[in-house]
Amino acid sequence: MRSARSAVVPRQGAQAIRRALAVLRILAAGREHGVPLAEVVRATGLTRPTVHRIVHVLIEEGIVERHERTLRYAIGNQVPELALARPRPSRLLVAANPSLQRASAEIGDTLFLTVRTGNDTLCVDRRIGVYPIQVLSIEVGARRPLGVSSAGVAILAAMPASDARKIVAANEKRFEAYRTDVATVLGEVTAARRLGYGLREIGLVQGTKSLSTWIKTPDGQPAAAMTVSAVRTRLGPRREQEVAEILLREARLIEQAIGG
Amino acid sequence: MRSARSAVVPRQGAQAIRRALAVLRILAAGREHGVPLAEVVRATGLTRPTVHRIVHVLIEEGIVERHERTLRYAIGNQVPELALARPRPSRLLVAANPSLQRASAEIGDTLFLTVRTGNDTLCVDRRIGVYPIQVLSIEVGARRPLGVSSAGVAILAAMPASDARKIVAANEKRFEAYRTDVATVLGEVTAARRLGYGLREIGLVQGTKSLSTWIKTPDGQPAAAMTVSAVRTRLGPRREQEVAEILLREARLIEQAIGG
DNA sequence: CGTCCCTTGTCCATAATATGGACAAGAACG
DNA sequence: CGTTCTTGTCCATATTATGGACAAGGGACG
Repeated sequence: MRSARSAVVPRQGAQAIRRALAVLRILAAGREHGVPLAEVVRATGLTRPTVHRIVHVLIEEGIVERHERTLRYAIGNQVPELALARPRPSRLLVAANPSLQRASAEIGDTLFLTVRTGNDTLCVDRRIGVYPIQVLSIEVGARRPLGVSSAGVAILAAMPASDARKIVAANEKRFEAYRTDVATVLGEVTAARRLGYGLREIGLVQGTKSLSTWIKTPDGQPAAAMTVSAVRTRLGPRREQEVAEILLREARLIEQAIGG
Repeated sequence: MRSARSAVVPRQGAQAIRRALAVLRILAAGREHGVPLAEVVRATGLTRPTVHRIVHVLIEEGIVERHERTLRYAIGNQVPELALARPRPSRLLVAANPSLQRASAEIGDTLFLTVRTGNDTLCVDRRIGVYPIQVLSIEVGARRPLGVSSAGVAILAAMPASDARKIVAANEKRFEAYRTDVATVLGEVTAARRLGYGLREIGLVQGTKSLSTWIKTPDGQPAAAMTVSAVRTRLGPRREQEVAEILLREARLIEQAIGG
């Protein structure tokens, strides 16, 4: 056996597989409604014949579905079937459950648990609060490029600046669909690093404001974020401070639950 | 645009992707514990360097995980993350729920809902009955080659004989791990076709007996099966008849719920 | 109803990619 | 210390995936 290399060299000989996965991740961001071919081409940077070929092979294999009406492509039902091979719910969900419960009761606004997956954020849990106006636009399964939500900003802020810059650069093509750009995102990340938590004064939904704390695994990498979303008027400076303290406290508890 | 072909020609230009998916399906059958490399090689018929390369690229991409201790490969946590793009629970699960409820209450033994996925059966729901001895060995997520369980036999019996033969032949390499073979399976399928339901006198677990009815989609293809498993002594000829009648009745109701 | 501009789908020569035979090396066993 | 498992790697080669170029459908508009 050869000696191990110190630098991690990506394995050769599987370009097609990597490309197929890149396509799948873009399709996943489209949820049930799916994504038109041209959008997949834009987001992945691949050529259209290549994306077309990949997508249609994945349809034959049942990994991708196509909506008859819209011609959009979406994740197929073999994906959840493969997912059944893993134990559910995940360790993180179990570890975070008590914290979400507590924070939701204390804060009263909508709470999200979001994980990092590659260059995306993915909402994996949501708790509705008791306050009568709730921000419900983000659902479990929502997937967005790292950087466009406060959770993404928080996660980027918690990793080495060079890593964050690489991810933001890789997501550049996808930012325009969310009306943002590399410079804006990097500015928000810097601000979050200073504050200790991620913030979006103007949420993805008009008139909302979001606040996120990062959650790190024992190896120091941010793996998730806990977010509060509320109508802007409910998150003035004083309450922002209170909410941040609760989220920070619970984030540390979740980190301990994962680590122990 | 060219005219559509009458015969469905599998798309060219994606051998690697198809192979990667074949590997993933074998890994899925290994659930949490995973599968050793040599077993993947056997089951897929690919060469070892090829499987090794595919599996390690999938690890880099987060689609596959490796257990440190055993060196076995298993489905990684990005798969459920991709699966979140789809609405849960599935339409079938919703449609079958009342039937499972009713049948479970009437019969009292363990009930399974199993779907066909490619050349496999996959358990997607399980209901524990009230009788004090329950067969619990098959869990949600359990995946086996079509033909080795009574559910698989039922599904094969409900499709055209030529299709069934093709699938059984394709699974040949995987049968020996379940101590069966092509001839035995084809015999059971023929018997099931005559009976109207699938039967295994000797279940995968010693001393158990299973009985399955198929469920067809509106296009006439069997997509799932409903199964009762019990200790053998509880399923004598008279009770077998009773249980079969209940399962057949509920299977037809599920078919209507899907079709309407 | 012709033109523009969007989309998706297909062909095929060619370059690049994935392939697998052969070899290396550890581990368990007697 | 050979035997027989397993996993991991190299690299010349031929098979495979690639993408430029073209085809074709459909909607908006004057």
